[in-house]
Amino acid sequence: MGRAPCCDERVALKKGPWTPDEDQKLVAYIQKHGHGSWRHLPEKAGLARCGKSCRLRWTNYLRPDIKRGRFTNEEDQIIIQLHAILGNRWSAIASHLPRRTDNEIKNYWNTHLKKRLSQMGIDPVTHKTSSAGLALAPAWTPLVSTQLTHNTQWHSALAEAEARLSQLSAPPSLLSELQGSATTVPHPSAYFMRSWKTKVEDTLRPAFGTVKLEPHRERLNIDYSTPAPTPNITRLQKPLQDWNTALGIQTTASPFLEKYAAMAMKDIGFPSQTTNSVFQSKPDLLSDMFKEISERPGNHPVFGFVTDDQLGVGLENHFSPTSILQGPDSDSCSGSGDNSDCNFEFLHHDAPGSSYHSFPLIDGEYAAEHAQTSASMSVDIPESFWQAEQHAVSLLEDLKNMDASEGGGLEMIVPLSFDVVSNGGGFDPSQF
DNA sequence: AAATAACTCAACCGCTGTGAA
DNA sequence: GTTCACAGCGGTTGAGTTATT
Repeated sequence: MGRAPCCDERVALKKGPWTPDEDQKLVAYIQKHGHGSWRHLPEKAGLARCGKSCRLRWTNYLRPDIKRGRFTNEEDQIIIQLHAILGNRWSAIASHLPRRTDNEIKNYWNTHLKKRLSQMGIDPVTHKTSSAGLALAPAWTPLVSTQLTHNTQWHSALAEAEARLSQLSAPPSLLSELQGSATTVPHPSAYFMRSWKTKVEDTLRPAFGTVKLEPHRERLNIDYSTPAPTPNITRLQKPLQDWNTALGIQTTASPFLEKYAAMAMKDIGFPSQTTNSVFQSKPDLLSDMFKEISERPGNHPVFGFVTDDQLGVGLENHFSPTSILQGPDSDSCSGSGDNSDCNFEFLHHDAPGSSYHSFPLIDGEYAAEHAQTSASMSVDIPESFWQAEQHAVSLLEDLKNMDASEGGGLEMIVPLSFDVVSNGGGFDPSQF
């Protein structure tokens, strides 16, 4: 039995782009009568269109609850992760992105995300980093790699179940479900967090008051309206497109990440946090500025996060084992939609008592612009701070050693992108 | 300024699943 | 059990737009 044509081919029906008048007719009819039978709708609505065409126009474009416009970082992440789990099941993916249509997501994937992954050396089908890839390894890559592929069916079932639930009400996050499903996997990030809570917080408390690590996503909601005492915070700006070349970004291939990323992600509140890539800078390509940082005692390479909707061009919140104690009010380039205003801060760690710097960036024009102000924005950091920081470093060393047998390395701390937030919303060196 | 290439995304095509008759 | 209409889905197209030469 052949399939019957969806529309009567004897009648000349219009195809192609819809006119405003047609849109108006369709909207008016549906608002008044509902769509009912799509097959019969065109005639009733006075449209020389196939019912199927009307349905598509309505569901993909005219429906009042459709969100249009640029996809957010968070949406990007969700799409990529769900695609890794669900494949090209666009409607299932769309069910987790409120007000986005499957068609829009499909288009966005095909025109943006797929390309972006390829450019980063990641197979957009398998979501695995290709052997030749020397580009950024996104933080969402691990989530979809080894651990998840072992549980694909389970995850897929979860996703489907939740997709169904989402038809009825606002669902809990699929990803939180996924993460929850992996709780049997032990992971060093938990160890780190425990260590932080029991040791580092106490150490810092006398100097900072209550100091806690904030998941990255929460920082976005932190109220910085209380101005921090000046001149302790330096906010520098950088044309972000220079960062990749300046830093010589290289892939961080980490067995640890492969194994534990999903759990680590849970710690930082994934998927709401916007950090989505991690890299390890290649020391011999670093600028002098970053060499200084990476060659400091402990010899820790510089780690950082890349974020934003133009993956790979934004740099956010560098951190290394010693820079995790970055002062509060460190800035973010996420959420603004304008990456050109990404700010950047770093703790300098040459010696106890040294200064808190925001480093001028590599761009010559920029450096010149800020050469005068940067000198005046240093503040003295007392010994106690560096002691606390050293304490944190030692904990991280423990962490590193603990996982050496599992093929891990210092990369393991990568998902732990936290900020130190002290009471009052400001980093006040006078409190020392 | 013009030609061309690249990109975007609305719309279409054809298939599958579902449920009613 | 079969037929059929219909909704929904994913793949693909191509007109329009934007970027590049």
